[in-house]
Amino acid sequence: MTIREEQRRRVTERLAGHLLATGLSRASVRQLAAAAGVSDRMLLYYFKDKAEALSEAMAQVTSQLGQRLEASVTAGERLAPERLLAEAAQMVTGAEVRPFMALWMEVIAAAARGEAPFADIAGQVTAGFLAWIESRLDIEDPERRRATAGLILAAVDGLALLEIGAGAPAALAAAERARDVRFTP
Amino acid sequence: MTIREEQRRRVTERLAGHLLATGLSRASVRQLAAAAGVSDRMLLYYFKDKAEALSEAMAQVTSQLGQRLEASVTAGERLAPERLLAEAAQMVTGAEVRPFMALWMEVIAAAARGEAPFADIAGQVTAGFLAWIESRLDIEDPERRRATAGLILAAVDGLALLEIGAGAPAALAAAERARDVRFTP
DNA sequence: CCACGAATGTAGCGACCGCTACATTCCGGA
DNA sequence: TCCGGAATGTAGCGGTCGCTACATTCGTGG
Repeated sequence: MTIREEQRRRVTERLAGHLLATGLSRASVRQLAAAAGVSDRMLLYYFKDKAEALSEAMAQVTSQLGQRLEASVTAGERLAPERLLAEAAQMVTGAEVRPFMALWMEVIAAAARGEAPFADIAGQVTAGFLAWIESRLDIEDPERRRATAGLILAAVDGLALLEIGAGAPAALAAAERARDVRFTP
Repeated sequence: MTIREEQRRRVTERLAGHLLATGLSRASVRQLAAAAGVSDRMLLYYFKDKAEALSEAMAQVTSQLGQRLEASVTAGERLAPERLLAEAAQMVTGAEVRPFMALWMEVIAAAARGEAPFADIAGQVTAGFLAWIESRLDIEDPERRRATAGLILAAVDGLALLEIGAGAPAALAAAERARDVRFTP
C-alpha cells in the first residue's frame, strides 16, 4: 500500500472525528487539514478535492453509526412499529448519537440547497436508514412497511430537530409521548 | 416616516421573498442587496448588520406563514391530535409551504452549529409553532398537551426532512401513513 | 550511485466575504 | 438662500475560501 493510500485512511478517520465534533461549519479545507494533522496542500493530494474528502469522511461517520446501531438493537429480531419507534426515539435523544444528529441536520440542510456532494450523501444515508428500519419492522405488506419506516425515520429526525429548536427537555418529553403512539392497522 | 424606515420595510419584504426562493446559501450581503434592488452599502445602512437584516426578513417570512396557517385551518376549533397530525402532515408535503420548510431546514442547521442570529430565530419560530399547535389540541392535561404538540411538530419537520433525503414520493407515503396513527390515551 | 517517480513544501492566485471610512448629493427648515 | 443632517456612492480593507503552479526532497529499483 502506498503512503498516499495509508494516509488517506488515517486522514479519513480523523476527518470523521472532526466532523462529528465540530460540524460542517468548521470544515474548510485548511481547517480539515489541520484537524487531520496534515497540510492543506497534502489533504488535496490525498483527495482530489474537498468534496471527495467530505464524502469519504461522511461515509466513515455513517459506517460507525451503523455499527453502533447493529450492536444496540437486538439483531435479527423484527419489532412492532410502536416498539421500534419508542426505541429509536429514546436513542436519538441520548447523548451517544447526538453528535451524529447535529451533523446530520447540517448535511440535510446543505442537501436541501442542492450543494454537492451533500445531496448524494443525504440520499445514501437516508436510504441506508430506511432499509435498516424496514428490515426490523414486522409488517407484512411491503408498501406499508416502507411507508411506516419513512414515518418512523421522520419522527426520529424531527425529534433531533426539535431538540435544536426547543431544547433537550422539550425533545425528551415529545420522545416520551411517542410511547403512546399506536399504528392502525 | 423617514425614507430609511420606508426602505427598511420594502427591503424586508423583498428579502423575505428572496430567502424563500433561494435559501440561506444565496444570502451574502451583496446578494441580498441585489435581490432587494439596493446597493450593499445601503443594505447595511438600513440594517445595522447582516444579522439584523436576516432576522427581520425571517420574522417577515414566519409572519406570512402564520397568516396562511390561520387561514387554512379552521380557526378556534380544537382538534384531536390524530386529526391535527394528519392535516399538518398533508400541509407540509404540499407545494405551498415547501419553500418555507426548505428554508426552515437551513435555519435549524445554522442554529445547530450555534451561528448567530439563527439560534435565536430557530428558538422563536419553534416556540411559535409549538404554541400554535398546542392551542389547537383538545387535550386537557397541559403537560401532555405540550408533549403531544412537540411530537406533532417533530413529525412535521421530520417529513420535510425526509422529503429532502428520500424524495417527495417517500415523504408523501409517510404522510399518508401518519393517518393511521393513534394516540393513547 | 543515480535516475525517476512519489511525496511534500512554498507561495500565491482570483474570488468572495462582512463591513467601513470617506466623499458627495439631496432636501427641508430657519 | 444657505446650512445641517439624511441619504447615497465610491473604494477598499483585511480576511477566508478552494485550489494549483512550481520547486524541492525522499526513497527505491536498476
